[in-house]
Amino acid sequence: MKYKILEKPDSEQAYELVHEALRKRATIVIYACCKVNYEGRALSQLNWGERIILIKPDGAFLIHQEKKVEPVNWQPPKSKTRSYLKDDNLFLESHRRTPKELLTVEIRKIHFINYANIEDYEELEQAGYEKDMSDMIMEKPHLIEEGFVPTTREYSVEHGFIDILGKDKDNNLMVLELKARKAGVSAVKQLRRYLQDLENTDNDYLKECNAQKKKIRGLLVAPSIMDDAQELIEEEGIEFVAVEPPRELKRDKKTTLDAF
Amino acid sequence: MKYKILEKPDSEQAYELVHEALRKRATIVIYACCKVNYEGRALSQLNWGERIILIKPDGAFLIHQEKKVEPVNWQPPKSKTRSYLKDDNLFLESHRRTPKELLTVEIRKIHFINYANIEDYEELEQAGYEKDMSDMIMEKPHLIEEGFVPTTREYSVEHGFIDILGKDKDNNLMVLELKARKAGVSAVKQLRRYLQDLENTDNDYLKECNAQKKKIRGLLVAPSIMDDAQELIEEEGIEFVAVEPPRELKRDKKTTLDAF
DNA sequence: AAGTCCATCTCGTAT
DNA sequence: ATACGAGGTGGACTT
Repeated sequence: MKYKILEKPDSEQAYELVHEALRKRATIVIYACCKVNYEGRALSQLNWGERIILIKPDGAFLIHQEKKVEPVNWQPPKSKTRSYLKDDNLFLESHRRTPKELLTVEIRKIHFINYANIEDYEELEQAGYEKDMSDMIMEKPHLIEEGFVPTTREYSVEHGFIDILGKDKDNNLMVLELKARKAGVSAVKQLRRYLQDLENTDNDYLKECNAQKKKIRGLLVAPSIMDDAQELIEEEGIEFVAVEPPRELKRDKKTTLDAF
Repeated sequence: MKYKILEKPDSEQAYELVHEALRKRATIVIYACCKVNYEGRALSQLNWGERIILIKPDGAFLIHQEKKVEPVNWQPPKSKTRSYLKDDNLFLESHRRTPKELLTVEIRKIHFINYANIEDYEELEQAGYEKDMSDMIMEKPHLIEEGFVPTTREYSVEHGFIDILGKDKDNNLMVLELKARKAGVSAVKQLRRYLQDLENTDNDYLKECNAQKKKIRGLLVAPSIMDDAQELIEEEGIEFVAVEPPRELKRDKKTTLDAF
């Protein structure tokens, strides 16, 4: 594993190290006083101050101030980094083609530069999202109600996609809008638009409903609902079904399954 | 300026340094092999691997893998960080109250730990956003067309806010939807909803239009428009006006003004 | 504290 | 390459 760190290097030493690191596709950490210019989708400049610079082997380039989660300036993965010396200062440039974006960092006083070929072969395992909810409901439709049979996922309508379409035990059409977190008014409006879309557009579901004189039921499925959204669904004749998103990590699930 | 760096410390040395850094409200950078658990709005776990950990004095806590702009795990500003030793490993915990979220990092092999009181008194100066466009149009309404008079900004309707309301030279009502980047179908749909909202709701603008037999004109204002959005606009009788977002930094603007 | 909307959103995914 | 939607969106602002 290649790993180097330099404290208080001069510009030339720093340049050499950065050059070496970029060639080796290493991850670079720099703590230094710098000045930043960005031009691309927007335009920005940041005057002299100390920041932490992170350059990743995938081309991602981050500049962090001592506040906030978000970097003050950045470039996305696949950007090309180059370094050069000018006026005895180290410059770093990160360039992106489409859209055309250029980040330029002038570096004055360097506290340290580190580079390393990071060894990390793990990916984040996560749960608790809308997709997990959707998977769970497709697997266990009785969570919605007895007799519910889901038929279609991501059904395209004018204003978006209906998360799950299905039928109840009486063959009424059910339109499910899923939210992994507390549902607000916007979720109800979204569902209402989808219902309008279904009713206003020519489609097989609508034809079948009309032919069989069945209803179209709108269901908002979420762990909980805000008060104003609750009021709105009552006005709109939409139903609310409380369902918690699954909080089971894939790894745990696999272990559970392996147990059988 | 306080600044310390330790290479390959053992767990106890690392614990001491982190403790000191947290007490001094310093910014901490750690490059180490770690394992991460998160529970809160969602749930995640990340197995052993090398990462870069950043802890900021405002409480922000970031864990970066060697890919992507976004941290693999994080906590927002105002989170509380604490550290402890267990089974001869260093643990870092970052805790948030509302919503309740806990990030736990177990650290095994540390390549280096650095802390420093970062000196940075500059804020990012930027331009090229929707708000800048809005400001510019309020100042120079002729950019939209001769005789345009803007009256209201951020006018609230059912599905959101109309960016700018105004009148043309013939006293027709104008509804402007601004986009700082290339406008897509979603922008047209948004504007269409706002127009419907205006027409379906009881409001003074509508009354005046009806009384004076004036039209309501919908205008999408953006630097450019996508092909499918252009088609939709023509169907809907909405107009498109090409306006570039201003690309002038406040600092530059001041200088320009000072020149007079 | 909670809601709303913009963002150099980023990131995945389907087209 | 482009389009579209989700996100532990973050962050600024309003209520």
